[in-house]
Amino acid sequence: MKKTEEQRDLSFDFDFLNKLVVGIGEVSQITGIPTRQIRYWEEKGIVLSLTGEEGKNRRYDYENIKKMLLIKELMDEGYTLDASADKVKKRMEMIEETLNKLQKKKI
Amino acid sequence: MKKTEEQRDLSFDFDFLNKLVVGIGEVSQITGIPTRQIRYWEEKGIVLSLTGEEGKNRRYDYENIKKMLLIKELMDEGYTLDASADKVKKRMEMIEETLNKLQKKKI
DNA sequence: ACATAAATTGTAAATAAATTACAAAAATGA
DNA sequence: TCATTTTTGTAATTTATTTACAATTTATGT
Repeated sequence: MKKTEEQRDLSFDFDFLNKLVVGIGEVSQITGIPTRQIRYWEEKGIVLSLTGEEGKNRRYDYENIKKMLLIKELMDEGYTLDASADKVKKRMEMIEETLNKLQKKKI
Repeated sequence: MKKTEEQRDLSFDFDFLNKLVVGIGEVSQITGIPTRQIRYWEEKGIVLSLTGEEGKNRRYDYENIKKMLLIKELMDEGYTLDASADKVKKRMEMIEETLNKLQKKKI
């Protein structure tokens, strides 16, 4: 019985990540990237936000927050923004794959 | 080699959840609970927010967002707020335990 | 070196969202 | 019913975000 409850609680966490949305201020707090820079990355098409109408506040999902964290890591190592973005795109695909596999197995 | 990268990416997600902070508007969007109600639950001491100084915006961590989701589920089933909060407190402890075990094993 | 273009950061004015505090409404129990 | 507690509404103020334009820094070619 313990087992099934644990399973439920873990798959719940994937549901959680899927529903997750975070404002730009919190993303900045989480990642350490200034809001100005986040907007610039978005302007350049490197990250995407879920903005309803024009003028409304930006919302970022899990995938894009992860992307920013990874890009920041690479830039801290000395890569340019564009180079980092390219590298991250590839890593993201692998992570996505792994996550899907896990989600399917529900563990 | 693929294995170690997957491991890194998954442990990264635990790091992510640990760093996660979300504003009240986004929590409302994620959970479907009105902001007014979230503030009231906090006033009653059922959930906690990480607020720096007085007057600044509330921030909620992963644990408290999970708590709200669980409470809402129970209330939708007909339990009162207090009864739901009690039940959830117990379930939370188990989830926490499970999460810690997983985090330790890095899988 | 120099000029030009491109990339990045700063900031003011306007808009959106959150806070607090007080009050109104609903529920609970004697 | 009446009194008490719980829950929701909302106005005024404060905080945070958006956009747009400008300033600065960095790259590129001559």
